[in-house]
Amino acid sequence: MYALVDCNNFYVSCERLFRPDLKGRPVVVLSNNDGCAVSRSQEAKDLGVAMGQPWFQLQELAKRHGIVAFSSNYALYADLSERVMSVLRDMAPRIEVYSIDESFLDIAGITEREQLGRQIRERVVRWVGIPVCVGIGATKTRAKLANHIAKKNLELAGVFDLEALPIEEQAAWLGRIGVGEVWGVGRKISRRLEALGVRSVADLQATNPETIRQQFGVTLARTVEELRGVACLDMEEVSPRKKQIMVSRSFGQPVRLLDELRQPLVSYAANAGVKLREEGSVTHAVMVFARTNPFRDKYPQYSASRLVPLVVPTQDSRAIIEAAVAGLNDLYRPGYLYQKVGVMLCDLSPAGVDQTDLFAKGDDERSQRLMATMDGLNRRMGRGAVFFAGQGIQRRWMVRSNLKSGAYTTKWAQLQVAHA
DNA sequence: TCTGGGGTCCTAGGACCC
DNA sequence: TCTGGGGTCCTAGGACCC
Repeated sequence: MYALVDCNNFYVSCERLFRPDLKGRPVVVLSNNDGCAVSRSQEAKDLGVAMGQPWFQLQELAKRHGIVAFSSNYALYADLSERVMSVLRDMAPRIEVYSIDESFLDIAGITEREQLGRQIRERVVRWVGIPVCVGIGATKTRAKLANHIAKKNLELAGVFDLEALPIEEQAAWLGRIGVGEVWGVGRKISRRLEALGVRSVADLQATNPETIRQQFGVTLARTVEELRGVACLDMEEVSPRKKQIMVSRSFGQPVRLLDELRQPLVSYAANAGVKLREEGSVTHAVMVFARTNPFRDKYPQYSASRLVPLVVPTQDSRAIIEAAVAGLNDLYRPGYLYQKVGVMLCDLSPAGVDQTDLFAKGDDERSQRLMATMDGLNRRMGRGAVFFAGQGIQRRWMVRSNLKSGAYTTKWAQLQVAHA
């Protein structure tokens, strides 16, 4: 038996925690570059603000209704997420942190399930200040659905146990929910299903998994099994080792010259190195890509990538930067307005157990000490305390982030002040 | 003017081998 | 007219998730 605990409008809830005056008002949090709305308060949803809608399209609506927008403040959200999860950790024997704002709890053997759900809600809102909903089901997929129902039906007060109901009542709920709400059914698949007359969750549950497997593949067949109460997905308490690491950003303004592309690329490559060392992995290959803005289709378009294999697997940022720059030099073509570059570390393996070639040595001790020192300084003194010269000092390509709130919980200087 | 940034898994099809 | 068959490995691309 699983409980899925999901924070309500998580990023917006984080912002409101420090701006209680925004309660009851339409609020959105924007993606990088203040591009799209990625989190919306209920009031903003009610005004018709869609998930992922470009902010520039919302200007009019925002002015008319006084929508308040924030740039993303990931340091704040990550910190509050950690606090929510640590409360949850004390309330169930096993927990899988599934994303920044949701966790699965294994609640096998607990009889007072709904009561536990209510306790979770109360404790998280009291101790951290973030509202959550709890969905309970026999499988992860059913718990997800139960959570969806808890969110959409205010009379349930945020907790819904699908398994506590008799079959006919379950069927009534599932018959009213569109098939696209099922975890693992996206836009494309739901359109294909609807064309076959499978419209509601109940419809999908009633289909033969074998037929689904033939027409849609094993993934959706598993989803149907899960809907029927046959658990195919287990708890993953320890997150599996990453298979790839990507760092990329869109620019605040388009960039034309190779030199200007190189600076952000070096930054991303260095950040990828930090993530790689946090994972305790080494990389065998570096992929670089660059592209123009596909939305500006009146300008010439270009998109290219290069995979640069490394003779010696490494976790040294300098080697990653070198490979990335070599790839960029190779793929760069003049005459385009570039909007984005990125670095991907592919083909990762655990550090220290590598089969290297007889004559090639892995990172030597000096390299490891240098990287550890850099990471340590940046951890203690703040990101960017030390960096590579190639990252540049005047960063014209920096992303836009004009509406960002303070680092209320992670920087002494920006602590919230309470007035007596 | 202005359209996010990560990830995972699965499948199809080509290259290559015997 | 007729042009093997089966296996593996790799890559690209699609679909999904948050």
